[in-house]
Amino acid sequence: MAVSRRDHLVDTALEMFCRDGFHATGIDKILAKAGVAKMTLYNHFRSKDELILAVLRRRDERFRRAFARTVERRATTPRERLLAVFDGLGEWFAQSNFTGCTFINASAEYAAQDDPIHALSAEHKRLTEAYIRELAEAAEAADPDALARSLMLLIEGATALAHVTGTSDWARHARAAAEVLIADALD
Amino acid sequence: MAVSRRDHLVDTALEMFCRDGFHATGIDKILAKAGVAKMTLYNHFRSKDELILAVLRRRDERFRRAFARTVERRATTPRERLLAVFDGLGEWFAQSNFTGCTFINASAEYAAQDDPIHALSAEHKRLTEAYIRELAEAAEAADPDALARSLMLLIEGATALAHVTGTSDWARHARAAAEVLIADALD
DNA sequence: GTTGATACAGACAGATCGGTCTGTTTTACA
DNA sequence: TGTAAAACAGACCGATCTGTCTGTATCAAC
Repeated sequence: MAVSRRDHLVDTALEMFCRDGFHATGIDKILAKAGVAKMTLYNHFRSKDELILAVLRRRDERFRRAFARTVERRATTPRERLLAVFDGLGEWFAQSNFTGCTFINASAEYAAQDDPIHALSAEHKRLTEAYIRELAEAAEAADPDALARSLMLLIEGATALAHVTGTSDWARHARAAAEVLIADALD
Repeated sequence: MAVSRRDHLVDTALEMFCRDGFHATGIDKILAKAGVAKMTLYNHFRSKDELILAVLRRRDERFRRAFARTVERRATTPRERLLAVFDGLGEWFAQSNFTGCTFINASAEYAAQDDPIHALSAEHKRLTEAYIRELAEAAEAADPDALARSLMLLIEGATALAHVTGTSDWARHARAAAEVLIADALD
């Protein structure tokens, strides 16, 4: 068994939840696609919500790792890396299976702030912001917190607009705005 | 009858869809809350999706009208109006029933670009951007299209982050970034 | 007062939902 | 090779889903 049944289930669910949404994706469909028995799912997870949480945790780990890798491969100087963030976004948006930010989507379906799914989505944003802040600190911004917040606004705005309007151009627009904000914060 | 059954139905559905999401809100619950018979709904709308489209059209009209009113009441000079956008966002985010942008949420649940619900959401963003562009033109920006796109990124980013993270502070952060971008675009 | 449109209540259909349970087969390991 | 855990298939549960249909009540216009 190359990959455990649990991992296989999470991967299958991840793909389907991202493509079709959480409520619209039934347990039975996931099981059929994964080729897994129902009791196997409920042996590993107490409920559908627990499966969703496992999916989001995996998505968070993979996304942030891939994000950091892309940024660090594309550029070396701290300032270039802050801009490389937006080149990475452009590639992401252009992928045929791009369906926006999974965590923004999850918060849309689980709107209550105290819902564990919503709370996990908020945590993902905090961690993403923390990474941007590291880049801002490395670039020796006068106020790295403020710069990180500004860039987060551009990142999330570009992601939301790319999904809703269906064009990846928002990554370039965000990059242009980021240049102005970075220049203001560093010079 | 103060308000037509159809309007009453749309208003009730609007509230419930925004609070609980589209898939999670069943037809029967809407009917029970509105006190309307099932056949009355299906007399006015061919399907749930048609009701959702009617809800989104109403939301779009009301939102953009209220948005413009708020901006134009808060400030008079074109430049001040561009900034007043973010003060208006702050008030919106702080409302107890704030659940993010209904159109971003709708696109999350109806992810296919050619879905009429998704297409209507995209249209809402185009119309919002057009309004911001009018403000940018009035402020005599050198490139009003570019300024409008930059401010749209901040607006949508702030809205998404305010909903996911549950804090209205993002309106202030976006305003601060907007000041830099506006200064760069006008001076 | 009759007529026609509209809305009412609520049964009904067929599908699907999340979740439980049983009994069998496969798998991994000692 | 024997054993115990894990995964299998699939029936089953009650609830809910969207959408249809019937028959009655309300109401305004003529």
